[in-house]
Amino acid sequence: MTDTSLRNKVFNYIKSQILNGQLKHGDAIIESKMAEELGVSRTPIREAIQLLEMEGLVESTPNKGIVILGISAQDVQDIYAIRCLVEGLAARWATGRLTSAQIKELKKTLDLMEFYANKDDMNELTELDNHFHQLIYKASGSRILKQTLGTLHQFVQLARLESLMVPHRLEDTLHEHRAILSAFLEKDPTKAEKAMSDHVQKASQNIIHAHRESLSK
Amino acid sequence: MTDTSLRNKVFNYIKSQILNGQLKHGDAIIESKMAEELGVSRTPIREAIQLLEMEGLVESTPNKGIVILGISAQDVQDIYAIRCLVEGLAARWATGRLTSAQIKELKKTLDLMEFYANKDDMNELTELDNHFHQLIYKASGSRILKQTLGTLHQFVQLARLESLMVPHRLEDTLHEHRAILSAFLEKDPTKAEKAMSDHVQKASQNIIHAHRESLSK
DNA sequence: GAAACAATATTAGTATACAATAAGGGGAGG
DNA sequence: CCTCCCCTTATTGTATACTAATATTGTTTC
Repeated sequence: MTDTSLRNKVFNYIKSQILNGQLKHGDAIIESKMAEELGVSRTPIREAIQLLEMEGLVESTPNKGIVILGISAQDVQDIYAIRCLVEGLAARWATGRLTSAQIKELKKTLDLMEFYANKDDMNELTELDNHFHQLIYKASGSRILKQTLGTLHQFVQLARLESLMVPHRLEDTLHEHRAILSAFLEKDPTKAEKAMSDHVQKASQNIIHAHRESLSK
Repeated sequence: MTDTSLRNKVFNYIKSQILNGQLKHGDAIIESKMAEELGVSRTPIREAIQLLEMEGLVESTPNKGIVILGISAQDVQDIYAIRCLVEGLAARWATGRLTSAQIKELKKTLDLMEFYANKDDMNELTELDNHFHQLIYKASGSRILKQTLGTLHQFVQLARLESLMVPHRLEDTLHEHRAILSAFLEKDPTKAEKAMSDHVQKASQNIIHAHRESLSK
């Protein structure tokens, strides 16, 4: 986990800047400038940017330059539509495979979320939400599923943060998470799939609402 | 399209070797060896390998080495399960957005597939099958969908090739493709979604069969 | 004054050299 | 004979130097 390579540090640094909105669509990146800025050579910068390009977060045109693409509002909606389907599948597959340790971990995560909900610590909450979903991806037993959903989930982290700030959405989220967990406990894959799918759909609708709100004011 | 950069050439070279089975799970890659082998420096090799790692096709442990992961039989099954859902969505979204030029292109692709079907040119056929699906991804109007499905579709290219060699599967495929196209022509998104989903599911079942066959002989 | 061409500067692509790290083998001590 | 430690080697990580391509700007000519 302590990925000490400069490449990965740079990668994570730029990625979080993009996903948190500090680097916006259209902003240019110049390898040499960024190298100087971060006090490293061009090599790790180059490598990190290539990885970002592979993820579709930046675009590089040969001998011209690198420009930020980021995640558009449309992308967010698309991601939720896909997650609605695929994350349901993940829940279904996870149902029969969850170990008791993993169940425990899920429970613990939910408890912590309730704790931080009272403190209104949004950053910690999105982190825990992340953890909750990642646990299920992993428990699905499919590395493809884990990879696919992992990427998509990361991409909407900013939208999720905004979403959680809508009144009552946090409580709803907690409630929906509990419903998913209880489906797991009952070992009912169909119920788990539906609970997860519903959860994602509601989150999606909430985000659309939140977006409309922010536009109208 | 003629991506002349060495990095991308190396990337495509190694990737096709993995996806076609010439490089198998567990095989080691050594940057310097491969650099010498291909007559280029380590830099483009390194960069290509990092991209492959991002796609999950190889695994690299810092200061130790790089090993091929590839696509397992389980991965193939998982990918088909996901595609069943998501590719249906792509067809649904594409229905209302397909331009007449794109429709024409789809028709042309199907005609060519029938042409090559008579010649039993499997390589050309998988290429055209690829094109058919990619067109729909693009027409969905969602870059996220295009990216997600594009990757998954590429990963199963070997399985698809094997699948098409099963007697009658080729004709079935053509028939299913026609059904998808006719749903597009009728501008019926629900029908298109179902046609696509059915197509992927049948392909999936066929692959499982083919795999069983090859194990039993 | 406008257009075209040439020179320059900016940028990415590639190669090479050097550093750091981890694994394995050999020698010394028990 | 076994074990532990150091040293060597193999491999990746990082920095830098060099090359090629492109865009821009300034100059010249019509």
